Amino acid sequence: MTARTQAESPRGIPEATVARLPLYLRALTLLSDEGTSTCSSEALAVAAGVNSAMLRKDLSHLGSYGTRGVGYDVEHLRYQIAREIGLTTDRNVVVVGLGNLGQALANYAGFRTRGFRVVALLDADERLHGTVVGGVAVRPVHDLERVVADLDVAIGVLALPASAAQEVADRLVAAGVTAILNFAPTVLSVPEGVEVRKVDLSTELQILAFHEQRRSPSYLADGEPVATGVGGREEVR
Amino acid sequence: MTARTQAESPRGIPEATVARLPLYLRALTLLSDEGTSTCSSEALAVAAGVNSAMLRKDLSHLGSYGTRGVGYDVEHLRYQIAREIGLTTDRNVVVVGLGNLGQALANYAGFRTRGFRVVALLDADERLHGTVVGGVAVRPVHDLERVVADLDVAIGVLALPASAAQEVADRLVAAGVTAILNFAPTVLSVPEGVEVRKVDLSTELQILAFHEQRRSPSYLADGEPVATGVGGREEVR
DNA sequence: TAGATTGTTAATCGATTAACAATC
DNA sequence: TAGATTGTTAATCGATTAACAATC
Repeated sequence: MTARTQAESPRGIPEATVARLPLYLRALTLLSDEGTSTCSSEALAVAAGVNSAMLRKDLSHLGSYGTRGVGYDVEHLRYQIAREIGLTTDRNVVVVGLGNLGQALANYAGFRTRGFRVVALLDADERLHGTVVGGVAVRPVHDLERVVADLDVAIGVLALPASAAQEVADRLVAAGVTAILNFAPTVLSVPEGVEVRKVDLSTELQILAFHEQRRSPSYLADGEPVATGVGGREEVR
Repeated sequence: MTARTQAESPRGIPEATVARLPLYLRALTLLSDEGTSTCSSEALAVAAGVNSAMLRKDLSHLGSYGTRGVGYDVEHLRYQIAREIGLTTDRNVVVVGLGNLGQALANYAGFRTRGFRVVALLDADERLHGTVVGGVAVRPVHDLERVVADLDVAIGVLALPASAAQEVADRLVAAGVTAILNFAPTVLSVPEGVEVRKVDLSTELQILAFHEQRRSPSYLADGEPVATGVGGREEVR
């Protein structure tokens, strides 16, 4: 019986490390494009915008892919990280909700080049049905279960009003999807084992507002200016 | 001389707490709309999707706004959090880059209802100049400095290709902007005192891919399927 | 007063960083 | 061999959680 302190399963990679692997991948791609074949942890750390000690620590969770005194082979490390993330196989994505944001996502070229295929678009508004966005026809949300099964969808992207998000998430989960990217400004509850990432645009602006406030001149001069309508309701559309 | 352990200035609120304040604000708005006038930390925590101990700890950084044995007054707490974040005053936002994502952001209703006014849109493509998106006319990026000064812009949103992001960020900073929301998939370097938040769509999908991979059947069966073109270059457009 | 719930303390946990022995 | 740089250990730091005294 070995005591295991960390939340590390056999293949346990800390969550914070996982979140940085894509940054390293991008930095390596950049270096590769520049024709760099070898790089030190220091150089890669700068390119990724992190501390080199952290980078080495992160990479140590994947294995020993560097050479002491030399550094890392750019192509090799890039492949190893891509494999670790699971990008050596393409993944199929369904986007639900084709308002402004959903359309932008459906058109986003960055997904394709990274191994994500938007294979289906769903929207509740029947006026959109049949229209083509980014080369894919919009279908009724009613088709969700069929689409997930037939097109082998691995990831669901929710770009719809907060009021509809939970129901669609439930259906995605029931259909077997275990990864959801949620742009709707609402808390989703999903069963254990389903991974949800949240992108919340107003939250980001609010965090910026907080910091911005702390350095504007008027902040020092106290003041609790009155205002209402703050924190209003919202949709992602 | 008092030793100060935490990275807490007089008004020091931990970064993790700041990032959750917008969630609490939203949850309170929801409760308020339902007609709830008082709530416990437990109820609010559930609505915000966090642990109630963490919620109370977070709120304790702002002050003592609850009543033991009773809970929190929804409206009062909502106001206090809004004030803390700095939402009692509207903030002006410029969006740079009006590709699909930029247009979606310019149209995003959630900003308005939260005290953010998109007052200017800039794009390098002159075919877009003069077109109106979300009620605001697109202007040349050349106007950046004038726009920031004349329209009192507090926050810059970058929705442009990675290759252009650093240059525009530099100009925003030089013009006095201290808060940037960056959708371009690149590391921005900015001087001390400037706050950058990053939203990276492919990174989010990659993190999901990692987790999704760990529970798909084929993962157990080893396998290092070969593939290339992974981690490619990208634009936000 | 008895029950409820906050605000805070202390314990735990995880993530970051510095430092350095291992080794190319 | 001397210089460079990794991978790892140990120290630090910050964030989360449990527990409970304070108090409505």
